[in-house]
Amino acid sequence: MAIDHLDGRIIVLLAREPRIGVLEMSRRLGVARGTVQARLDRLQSNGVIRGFGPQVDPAALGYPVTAFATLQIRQGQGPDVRAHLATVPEVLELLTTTGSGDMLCRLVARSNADLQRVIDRVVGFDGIVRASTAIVMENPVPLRIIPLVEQAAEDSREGI
Amino acid sequence: MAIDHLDGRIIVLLAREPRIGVLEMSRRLGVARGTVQARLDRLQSNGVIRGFGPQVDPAALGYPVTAFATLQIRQGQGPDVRAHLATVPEVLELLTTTGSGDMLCRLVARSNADLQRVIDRVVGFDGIVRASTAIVMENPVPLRIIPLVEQAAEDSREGI
DNA sequence: ACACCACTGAGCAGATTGCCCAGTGAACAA
DNA sequence: TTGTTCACTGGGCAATCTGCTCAGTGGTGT
Repeated sequence: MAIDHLDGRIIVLLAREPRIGVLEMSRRLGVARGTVQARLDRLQSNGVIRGFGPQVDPAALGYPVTAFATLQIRQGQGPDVRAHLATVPEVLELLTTTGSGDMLCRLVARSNADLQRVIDRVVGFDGIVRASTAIVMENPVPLRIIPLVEQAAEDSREGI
Repeated sequence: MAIDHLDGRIIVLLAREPRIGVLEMSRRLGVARGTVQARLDRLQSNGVIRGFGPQVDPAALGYPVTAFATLQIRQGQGPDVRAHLATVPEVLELLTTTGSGDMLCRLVARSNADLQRVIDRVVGFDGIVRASTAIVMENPVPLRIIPLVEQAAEDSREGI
């Protein structure tokens, strides 16, 4: 779906001040409350806004080490490996990518030493042929969405 | 910081039903409203809960293609490359990892063809020596935090 | 001309929030 | 033991917001 400029402003406003209410948003944006309500409902039912879950910082939880593991999977073992990895709490995300049956796995650990334990648990499964791990040092651009939202909002404006 | 079992239940409850209020939470958890308030304030000021921003789905915005680019950076060009990548809306995340001056870059694009444009823009910068890209096919475990929160909550219980 | 759609501005009852207070019980130090 | 600190409880209060409804307006497409 395409979002227009008002949708974009709603999302950006929401991202900057999550605790803001519908009423205050309508005041800031200069539109009626019902309009903001309707836009928000539409954005959510379209799946553009998935939800408003709390953004938890693993580091603050005691898991300051992040790493990415690239896994090579034995033919046909994909589903089993996924099920295995889903049971490991330290696996925050799992993606399958192009290439020779590869998976990319985002991990966290309590320390570099603890990372060894996590990796052992991750790769301690039959279907995994090989694993290579890269430890994250810095995070110059933390996961963000606002620039993309603004881009998408502008795109829908082009044909005006 | 360590979180206890009640903190864990608050976060999980919040993750499952983000629109829930403090009052309703206190009812579900069987504690006083003030307690939930205080816990939430503490979790936020400790940085465990960073915020409640909207979770936007790039695919629903018209960017269904996700890819990871591994970049090799020329010595000393790191800061410039970061600044460059920060200006590209399709760059959702940028991390520096162990290895030979490597960066890992999460990208989205409107299509596989559009991905070429994005990559060209990403690598069209002097400090980048080499780039290799992996396109994401599936996402068996979408970015999650609940299992880790439950783990952390249990860990704090061990010594009881 | 007509129907459709989104937006506006308003009103209403009900629920929630932020804030305050005093009392209780547990942990801890002197 | 006594005293202090701290977190939690349960209550109350005014102000605010929400979900809902309604009629009126303007633009678009048939």
